[in-house]
Amino acid sequence: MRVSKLVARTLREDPKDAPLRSHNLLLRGGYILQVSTGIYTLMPLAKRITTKIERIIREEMNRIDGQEITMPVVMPRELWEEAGRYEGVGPEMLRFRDRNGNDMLLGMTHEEPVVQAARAHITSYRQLPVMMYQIQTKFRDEARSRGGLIRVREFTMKDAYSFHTTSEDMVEYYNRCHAAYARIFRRAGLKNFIDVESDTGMMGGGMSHEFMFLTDVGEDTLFICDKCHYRANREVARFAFGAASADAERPLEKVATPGHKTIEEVSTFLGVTAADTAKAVLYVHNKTNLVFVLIRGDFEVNETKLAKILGKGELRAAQDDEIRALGAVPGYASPVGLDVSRFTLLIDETILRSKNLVTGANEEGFHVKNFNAGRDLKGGKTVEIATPREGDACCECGAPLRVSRGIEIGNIFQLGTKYSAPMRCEFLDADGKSRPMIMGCYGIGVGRLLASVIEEHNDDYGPIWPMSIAPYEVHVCVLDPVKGGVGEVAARLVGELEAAGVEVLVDDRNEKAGVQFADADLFGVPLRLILSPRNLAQGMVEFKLRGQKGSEMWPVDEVPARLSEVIAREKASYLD
RNA sequence: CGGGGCGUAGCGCAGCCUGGUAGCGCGUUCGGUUCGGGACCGAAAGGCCGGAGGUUCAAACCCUCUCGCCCCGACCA
Repeated sequence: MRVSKLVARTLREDPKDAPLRSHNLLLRGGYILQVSTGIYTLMPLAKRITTKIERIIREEMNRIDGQEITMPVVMPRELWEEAGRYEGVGPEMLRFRDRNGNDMLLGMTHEEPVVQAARAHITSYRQLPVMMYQIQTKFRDEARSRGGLIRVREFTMKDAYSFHTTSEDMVEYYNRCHAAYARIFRRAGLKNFIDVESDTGMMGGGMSHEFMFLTDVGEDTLFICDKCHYRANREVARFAFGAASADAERPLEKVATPGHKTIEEVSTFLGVTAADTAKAVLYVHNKTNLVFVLIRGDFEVNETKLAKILGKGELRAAQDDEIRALGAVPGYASPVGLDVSRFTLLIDETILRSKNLVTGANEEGFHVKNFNAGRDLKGGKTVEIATPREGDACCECGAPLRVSRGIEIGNIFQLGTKYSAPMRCEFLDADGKSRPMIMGCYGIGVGRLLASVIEEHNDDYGPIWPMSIAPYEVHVCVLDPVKGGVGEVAARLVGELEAAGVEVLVDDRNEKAGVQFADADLFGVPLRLILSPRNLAQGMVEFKLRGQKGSEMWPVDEVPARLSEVIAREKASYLD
C-alpha cells in the first residue's frame, strides 16, 4: 500500500475532546471518524487491525471447537419475549417498528436467536456439547458513551454460546474458554490484564468473570488481593469483616442533634467516628416497595448487590415524602420504633458486628445513641451489601485489598438454563428424557481490545502496534524519491518484499523526512526501513524498530532476507 | 436523567460582552526555492457562523425555542 493513496489524514494539532491517549491517537492517525455519539467509522488502518484481531479470535474459538455463525442485527420483539427479556431490558435496547408496524429491536446480545438456532438444530445428547460464535455488530444505546472506542454504542463483538448436557460439562468448557481468552489477549499483544469475579447483570445465571485491562483510565473499579490473588469487580467484591464488637450494650439514649443530618455532621457533632454510626439508606423497588437499608456509617451501599437481593425490577432512591409516609424523618431516619411490616428492612452485616451505634431517632433534630440491632430491632433480613474500601481485608485470606481501575475487554458467563428453559431449548438424554440445555456465554469487544492495546503500547508520537495485529508489517520511508534513483530502488525493493508476502506500507510522497517520520509514528507500524540518497550512495538501507531509539544499516540486497527474519521473530513473540 | 461546556472554512480556534458586508493558524491547490524529525516565498480555492423563530434600519453577535457534540456524575456491560 502506498501512503499517497491511503485514506487516512493525520492531524498535526491535538484533536479536542479526546483526553484519552487511545482516543487521541486514533483520531490523530486517521484511524477512526466519529459519525455520532458512540458511533464510529473504522478507516482502513483501524479496519486492518480489527481484521487481524478477529483472525486471532477466530483461530482461538475454532481451537475450542467453536463454529462460526452470523445472527441478525434486527430481531422481532416476539423472540425476545420468549425469554422474558423484552420488558426486562431498559432503554439501552433500541426499539423501533418496521413498515408493517411490527415491534423490532437492535440486538445488543444474542442469547435469544442462538437458543432458537440450537433448539431448531439440536435434539439429542449425542450432538452435545456445541459452541457457536459470531463476530458481529451490536448496538447498545448507552446513556453515556465516551473515550473513543473504549465505550461506544455501536460496536463489533465476538459473542460465543455453548450448550451442554450437564453443569459439570459446562463448567469444564467455561474453563477452556477462560484459557482461550487469555491466549487471545496475549496474542493481541496485551500484557497487563487480569480476570476478576463479576456480576452477571442482565445476562443472569451463575458465576461469571470479566477480563480487565488494567489502566488508570479504566471505568471499572477492581479489588485485588496481592497475597491470595482474589480479585473481583466492585459490584461483587466481598471483604472480611472484623471480629464482632464485644462491648457491653448500653441503654438507648436520645440526643439532640439539631440541623445535623449527614453521617459526617452527626459524627463530628457527637465526637464519634463514622464507624460508630448506623446509616439509613432508603430505596423504592418496583415503584411501591420501600426498602430500608441499614449500614454502618463508614460504608457505602453497593446497589448492584442490593438489586440482586431484591430481584428483578426498577430500583431508585426514595423521596422525602415516601420516607415520611413510613413515620421516618429524612436526615434522622432509622428503623427503630417503626412498623417493620410496612417496608423491607435489610440490615448489613457491618451493623451486626458493631455495638452502641448512633442512629436516627425519627424525630426532627434528634438521634439515638447506643443502638444495637440485635436488641433494638425486630425482623429485617441480614445482608452483605457494603462496598469494600481500599485496605479492607480480603474475604479469602485477610490481607488488605488493593484497588485498581480497569477496562472490561471480555467476559464469560455460566448461564445455566436461564434462556434454554423458558425457550424450551431441550435435548433428549440417554434415558429418553427431555431436559433443557445448560449454557455458557462468552464475549469480547473487538474495538475495546484495539483501544486497550494502544493504551498499553504507545509513545508521545503514536501507537506502537504489536506485530500480531499491526496494520502493516513494515513501513518504508522513501526520502527524496526523485534523487539518485531512490524511487526506483524503493519500488524494486517493495515489489520484492510484497512478492515474498510481506505487508508493506510505503511512503511514496515527496514529503520532507520530518513529515514522513511523524506520519510513520502515527501509523505505528512496528518495523521501518528508510531509503535515502545518502544511505543508498553507500548501498545501505536504514532499519529501525518503532518505539526504539537506535537503528541499523543494512546492505540493500540483504534487506528481504533480514527483514523476513525479524518479522518471523516478532510474530513468534506473540504466539501463545 | 442531573451538573458544566461547546457548535464560526477539512482540522484547531478568535470574533459575540459593546449589533454595521467573517478572520487567524494548520491543512488543501498552483508556481518557485528547499530536502534525514512536522521548511520557505508568492498566488489561490474554501463558510446559510448547527437549525427555527423573534427584536432591530441592520444579527455570528441580543432574546426564545430546538438539534447536535464533549466533560463530570447517575445508569449499564
